Amino acid sequence: MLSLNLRDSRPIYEQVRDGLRRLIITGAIPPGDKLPSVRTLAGQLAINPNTIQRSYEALEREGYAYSVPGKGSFAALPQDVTEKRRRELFGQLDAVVQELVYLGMGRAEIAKRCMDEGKEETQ
Amino acid sequence: MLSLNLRDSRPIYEQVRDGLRRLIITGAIPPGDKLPSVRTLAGQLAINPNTIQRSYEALEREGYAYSVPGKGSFAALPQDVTEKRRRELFGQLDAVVQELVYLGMGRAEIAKRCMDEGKEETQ
DNA sequence: ATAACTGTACTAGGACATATAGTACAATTA
DNA sequence: TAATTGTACTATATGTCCTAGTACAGTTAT
Repeated sequence: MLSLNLRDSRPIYEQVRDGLRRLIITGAIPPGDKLPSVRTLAGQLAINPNTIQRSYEALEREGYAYSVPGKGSFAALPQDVTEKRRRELFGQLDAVVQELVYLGMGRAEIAKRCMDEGKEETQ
Repeated sequence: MLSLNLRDSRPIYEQVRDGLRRLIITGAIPPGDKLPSVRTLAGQLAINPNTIQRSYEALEREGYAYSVPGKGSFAALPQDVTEKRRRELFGQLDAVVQELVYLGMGRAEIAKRCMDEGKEETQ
């Protein structure tokens, strides 16, 4: 499921956060489902529980998860995702498109890729 | 031109790197033009020259700039940008689109935004 | 030729983020 | 009751980031 690169420059808690977010948006973890407990996931990844907790706090700030003391942490509904997160995504999209255009890719090609994504994974 | 947030969590050398890359892809710094010298830019931004050098090294690894000892650093041609950088952009594009779709945005809307970008900047 | 610039490469040190280890407590579940 | 859950601390080690200073070779301007 989750893969870690301990020699990667990115902090572990960010890798875990992004990995869990990806599991959610791909449907691997449906909304409402329980996420692994802090200690369980820490054991599986062989890292400290505090690091996992930090990842969960970050996911909660984005609106992708919510935690209940004594019960566990769960995947939230797409509607609960923060507006701040959406603005971040739009900003990232614009920046990436602008750079791809500078590199010579046509806007039509980029738009086509946005439509066809999921059909063909290659290239 | 370049703006820095010293209280931002992102390292200064990354902010400078991204800022210069943006100046290049927006055409503010045309290909072949000279970038500010390490010491000059460091003086303008009131930071250490070593930090600027680190930003230039990063830009050079991406293919956005090249440096000549004694002469200076210059903006490269779009053709010289690394294939690695292009793959990074495609990966970022796919991830952003996938997340936006999960949040309920239609692929057609996303594609339209890719096409119209630059016309309307608002929202 | 001299002086001033350029990129580049070091050393050293401080400040800060990251990750670990350990402990503890209240709420929930078996 | 016992085990699990999220959460909150303290303390420590490590690495990154940034600064400061110095130095050297190549280029440019005077």
